[in-house]
Amino acid sequence: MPELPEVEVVRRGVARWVVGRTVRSARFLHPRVTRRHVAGPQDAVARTEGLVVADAVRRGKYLWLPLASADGDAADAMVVHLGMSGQLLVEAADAPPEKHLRAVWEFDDERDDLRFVDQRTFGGVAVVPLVGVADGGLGGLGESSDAPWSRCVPAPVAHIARDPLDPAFDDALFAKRLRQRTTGVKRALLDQTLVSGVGNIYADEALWRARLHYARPTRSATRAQADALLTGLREVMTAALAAGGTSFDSLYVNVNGASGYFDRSLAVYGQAGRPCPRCGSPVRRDAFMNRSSFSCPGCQPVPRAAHW
DNA sequence: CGCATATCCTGACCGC
DNA sequence: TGCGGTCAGGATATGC
Repeated sequence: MPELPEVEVVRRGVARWVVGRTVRSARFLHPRVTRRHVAGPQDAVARTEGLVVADAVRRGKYLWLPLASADGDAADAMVVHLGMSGQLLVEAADAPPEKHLRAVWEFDDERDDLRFVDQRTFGGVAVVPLVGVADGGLGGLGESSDAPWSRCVPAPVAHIARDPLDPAFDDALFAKRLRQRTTGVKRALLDQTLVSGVGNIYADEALWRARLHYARPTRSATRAQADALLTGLREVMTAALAAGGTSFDSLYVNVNGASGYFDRSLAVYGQAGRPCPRCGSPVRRDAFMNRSSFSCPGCQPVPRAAHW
């Protein structure tokens, strides 16, 4: 499941293999890929072909490629969300099509194509204008901080908060907004308008590191607990990024680049019944938000207000 | 408005 | 061998 570190691995691969190239053709092979592009797939194609991929930028789980004319004039951005199962691959045009191949981009230089493969079709592509936002734009990591698009984000990303690895992330503002909510801390971590890039896996791992139960009320969270959550997120995401970043140095950009990390280093996620690495208590699994929440009963006791 | 839940989708897996 | 049920979950539409 691509969360922030996996998307960042993909971004780096796109920056390495795609940025600077001119799109010769774009093809969409499944209607769901462009469902967020309201004007339809033909319009998305028309807004892409003939333009140069100027950069690869990420905020949270969103990745976008600012496009520009051959003269360098900024145009729209091609936004990609990997959803649950999306992959971007850089492959030779004659490589056999993947079973769930959804989109293909060819380039003027006639080198390898870019492909979007997505089994569960939760992912998608839209070609949309860049807009100014109150937080100054350009979240996360991009290659060019002084480019004309660097103070903007694509319109569908305007409501997405900065992510914990963004140098401009405001820890104090996060703590303030967290405490203004009336919900549990895990729900808050998964809300991309409060902090972005966090999915079920890294939420559980950060809560374990911060020794907080997922249902701890946000209203009573302390500044220190908010900081501990951010520290936990940054530690586990940085570790995942380091692990995933080692395996993509090939002609190939794969969302599964970080998968090796999962087997070795997850303390609680997917570890039901196995001993907590810190205290040895068997990890528990609870139903939560129509999915699972993994935690340590010893390190993350159920908060009094949330006893049931 | 804030918060919670239903929904989209496909393939792996399990018990029978 | 297959069949039905369950699970995985990001973002958004809808409901309260």
